[in-house]
Amino acid sequence: MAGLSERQKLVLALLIRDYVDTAEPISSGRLVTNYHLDFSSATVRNEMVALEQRGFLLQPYTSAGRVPTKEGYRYFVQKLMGENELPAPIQEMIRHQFYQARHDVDGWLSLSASVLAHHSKVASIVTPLHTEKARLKHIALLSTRGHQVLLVIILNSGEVHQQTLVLDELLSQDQLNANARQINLLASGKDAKELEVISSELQDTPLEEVFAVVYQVIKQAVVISSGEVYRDGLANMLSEPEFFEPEKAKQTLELFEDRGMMDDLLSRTVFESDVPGVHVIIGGEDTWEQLGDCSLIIARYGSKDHAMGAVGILGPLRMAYSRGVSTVRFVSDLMSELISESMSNENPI
Amino acid sequence: MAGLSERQKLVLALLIRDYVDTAEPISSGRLVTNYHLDFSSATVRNEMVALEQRGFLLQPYTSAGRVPTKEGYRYFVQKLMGENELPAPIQEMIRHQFYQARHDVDGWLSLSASVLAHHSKVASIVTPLHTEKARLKHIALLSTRGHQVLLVIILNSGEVHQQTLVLDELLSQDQLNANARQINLLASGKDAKELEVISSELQDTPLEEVFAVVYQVIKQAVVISSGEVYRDGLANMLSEPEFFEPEKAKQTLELFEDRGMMDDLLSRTVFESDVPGVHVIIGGEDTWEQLGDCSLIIARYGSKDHAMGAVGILGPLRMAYSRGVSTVRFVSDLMSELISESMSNENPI
DNA sequence: ATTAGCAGTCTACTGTCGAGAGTGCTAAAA
DNA sequence: TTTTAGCACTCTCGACAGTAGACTGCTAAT
Repeated sequence: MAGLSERQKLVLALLIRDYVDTAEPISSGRLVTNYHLDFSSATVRNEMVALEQRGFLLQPYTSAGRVPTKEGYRYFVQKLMGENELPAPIQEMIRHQFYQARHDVDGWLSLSASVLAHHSKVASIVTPLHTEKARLKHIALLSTRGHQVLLVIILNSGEVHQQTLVLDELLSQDQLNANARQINLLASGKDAKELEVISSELQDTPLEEVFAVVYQVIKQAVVISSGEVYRDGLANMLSEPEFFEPEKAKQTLELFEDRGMMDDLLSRTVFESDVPGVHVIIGGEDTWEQLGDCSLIIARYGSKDHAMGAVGILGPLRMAYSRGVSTVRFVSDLMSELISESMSNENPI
Repeated sequence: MAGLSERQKLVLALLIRDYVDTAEPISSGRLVTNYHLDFSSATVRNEMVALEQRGFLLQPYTSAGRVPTKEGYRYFVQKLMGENELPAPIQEMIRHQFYQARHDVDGWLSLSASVLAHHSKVASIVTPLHTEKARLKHIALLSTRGHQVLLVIILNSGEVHQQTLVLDELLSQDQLNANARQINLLASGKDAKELEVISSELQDTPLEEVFAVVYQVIKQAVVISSGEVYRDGLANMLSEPEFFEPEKAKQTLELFEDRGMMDDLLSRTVFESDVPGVHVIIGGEDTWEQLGDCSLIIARYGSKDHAMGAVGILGPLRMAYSRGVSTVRFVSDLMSELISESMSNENPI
């Protein structure tokens, strides 16, 4: 099957552009007048028929305007959509917000979610950093209350995990410090496999209980589902006409609330793929059917050597893809930049 | 104005009960047949007129059935609604879930949100513990990466705060330990006011930077908005017919997403009030107008002496109040119980 | 290859009508 | 005085029909 003619591409691109704005089927005449095309509506109609046969357009009913299909959007995103950057003033604005924000990763994450939601007018999702090959940097044991002890685990990547333990024995903070020191001596710099060995060696010693948890957390750190996922802009979605049917709205919200699904989606694209750029997933067919009639634009941030996370937006099929992609790209790049900056001076210890 | 007659109360209660189920205006005849009343529909109509004059009912239009007003719901909740406990098997089920869950406060919080959402079929919200008179227990400084240092602050209540600092100087973990020890010696057991004094005494010493942050966090710990709020069950809401109009749905979602608003609502009821029980806020009038056409059922958990938080559910006016109240009460009591249990053995240090 | 013109098709809107549900009122019954 | 049966009245809702308008698809002319 031959490629599209230039004019067909033009018609498709303009139609999508118009449809994204209006959410209404686009007629041939409308395109001609709106964009001052130098060919007639009849010609546009002919091209539309061709595009319809290729599966890029469809008519809601005979003699209505046309609407893009998922395939149509996919072609548009892959071949037609320009790669314009986010306008400079907006870039500046966002940068400014980031420099004003709290200067740590969690602060940036939540800000990313809010920035993405605000600039793309759809829902956003941001996962925390996670490392593939986690090594223990060190741990701390902090007495909180009674038998409760807070275990803080710091990984080589700078990632922090914490968990409350309830110990059988009542230990003072000094005793805890001593324990922590011992564990650090044994386990600092080790990865999951090495820790497993140590863990088995510690059987039946007083350190066993604490150590088992350290070991669990390191193991879990490989899975993405550690740490809190940030979301924002849910309310934006409900303004879109596609979610006026409560059925659809509910489905989408469930998708968005369900951590497992999102984790799956994200890890299957961003982390398993070797392509570092922005990924656009348009609607669910066989592979992504959970997505239904939603599109996802995601990119990872951080670096493959250290730790990575994902930022993205989730919206209806009828989404401003170009703008979405530039926004996601900009935010993910900015995050990467900030993180690598904050890690640039290595700590000697 | 005299109180309602017994029969009027009965009519109101039955009408609300029926309306909560069906979401449709309730007619006089319907009540008589459904509940086998031993008086006629004409009598019910007469009582309805009286209830309408009291502002407890209204007709969507002439000659339609009646619907409860906000006032009607309020009267129902205050005077009519029985205080039945959650059924024992369900109590057991929930208890079981809690004992299986992760044995720390954060785990319980997120489980509470999910349990509330599931059993009430509306949206739930759970705020973390926070203390009114926070005292510093101790701090720890943990080197994470480069100039980044994780400051962990533990309050007397067992509450944990953490924040990443970027220090000017590059300090080893041993140096950090030394610093932390110094600060602990100075500041352990002190409250916000006392810390302020210490803070000013430390001007121009190397500890100043770290100490300033410790001081800030303690100050913030008084405000509820520290820590992550857990939510769940948003999707439940969209199944309710009142949210089929996208306008309403959007408003409600915005309310739910907006932390500030929720914080305000919660602190103004649960924390400022001396009544420890469950609070039911039905719709927004002057005082709570942000709530609009939603109702909120909340209770605090924890204890006034140590630390408190709030659990609650947010749903449409047409809500199963009795069930909602018992669920919220049970969950908040359970949380209090679990927390006090986990604190019962005081730590000597 | 393009386009003007036109017939044909489909939706969306409007108005009308009747059925049905439920009320309010009145007058009789308890 | 309270309750109730009976009835007229009101209002919604769904069905139906008719119309206007928006687009298309086709055909024949350019």
